[in-house]
Amino acid sequence: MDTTERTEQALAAERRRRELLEAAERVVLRDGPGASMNAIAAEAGITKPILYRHFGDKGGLYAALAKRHTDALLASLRAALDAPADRRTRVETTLDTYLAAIEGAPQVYRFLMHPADSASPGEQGFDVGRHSAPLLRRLGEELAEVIAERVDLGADCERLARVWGHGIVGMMHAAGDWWLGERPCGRDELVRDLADLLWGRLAAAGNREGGPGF
Amino acid sequence: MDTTERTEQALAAERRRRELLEAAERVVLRDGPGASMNAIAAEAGITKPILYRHFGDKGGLYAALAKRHTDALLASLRAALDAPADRRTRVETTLDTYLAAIEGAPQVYRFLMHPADSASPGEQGFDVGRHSAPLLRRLGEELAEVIAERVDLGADCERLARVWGHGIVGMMHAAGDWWLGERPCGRDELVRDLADLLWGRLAAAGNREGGPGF
DNA sequence: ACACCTTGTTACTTGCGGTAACTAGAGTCT
DNA sequence: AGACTCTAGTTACCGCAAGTAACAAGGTGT
Repeated sequence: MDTTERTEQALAAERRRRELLEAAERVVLRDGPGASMNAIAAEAGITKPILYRHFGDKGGLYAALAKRHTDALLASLRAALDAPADRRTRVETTLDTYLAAIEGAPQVYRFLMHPADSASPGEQGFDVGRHSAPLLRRLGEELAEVIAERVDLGADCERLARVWGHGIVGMMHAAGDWWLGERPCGRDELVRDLADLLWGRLAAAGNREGGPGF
Repeated sequence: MDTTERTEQALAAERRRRELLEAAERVVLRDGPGASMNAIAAEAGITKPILYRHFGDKGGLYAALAKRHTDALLASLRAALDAPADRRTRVETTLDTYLAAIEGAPQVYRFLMHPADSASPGEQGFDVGRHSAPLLRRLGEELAEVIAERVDLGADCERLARVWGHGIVGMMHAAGDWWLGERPCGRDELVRDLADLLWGRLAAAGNREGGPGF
């Protein structure tokens, strides 16, 4: 039981695990989130119990599957948030990074965020919500940190930053979700419009003539 | 088969349906969204097939269950949106209405929005996401309408209004969700902070000293 | 008396998540 | 060499929930 052999086996196990994850991803992207463990095992060329040995349960498999993508997304968003540029540019870059990510891999996105949708209807999906929500929460917290450390808010700055962090992430997520479904405009326009919203254009705009006068 | 009798029976059927829905709600609020059709039927004092005759499948039952609450919520939000007051007040009132609703019935809220969470873990929840998302979509569209008809945006006004509608709804939803979980502050503070965000305070705030200078 | 709908039942099928118990092969200790 | 163990793999099963088929009973019209 010398170390080299141990690590060798450990590496082999990890490789296997990656293979399984890739098979799972293939199935899940093909059949939707309702894919059964049997189907995933079959795609990987093995049978169920091995999956359970590797991932504990279905949630574990899914969590591992989700982690790969969320980690990558978080990394690029962090980069955009930390870029040396003025605030408006940074906001736009970050929005654009997120939207580009979900635009580039909508299958993955739908899998992460919308359990029940994709693939044949009538399927009872994964309990995916349990994993998309944490992603958004983490995002909100990270954004809050950046806001708190960069923007000069008055008293209660920490609470304000967190409220804004989660609020902005929610705005980005909801708008992105809608946009991805309807594609009513180009990505750049969406980015500009959202940034305008955050820049107070809603407050600055005048009232429509003929309205109730407010 | 005269009409009076027909309607009488139809009314009886509707009453029954409401009773079933109430039973279902009781169970779902007690056991979480993983409640089985058997359990619901038992609570209603009958057996499964009747539920299926009334609601088609589990999704149908859930849709009916969700409709009751979403309709009520939508109605009060519409009222807040249409109130005769200046824009900032209207925004704050609407936010407060939403937050008060989810604060007042968090069980219902969690059921509508967060399938997998509540109740014992390891449950495979409803495919609830399929019903919460439409609610948010409808909300976004309604808000977009109000914005488009009340606020004077320039060209592309319709697209802008829809982007903002969905964005603001998402902001409200995400912030509310986070707030409901952590309760970091009072409702009024949250409302004020979110309104401040929409009023451009993020853009107006200065940079923190010691930061990278942007 | 007979055919009818509605409401309800029991008993079943199907399919999935998850597990127990066993097998084959490869490396290790004595 | 032969016993020991560890690991990837299997088959065969359990429990449970969704959904369905087939049947039973009570009121109603003809």
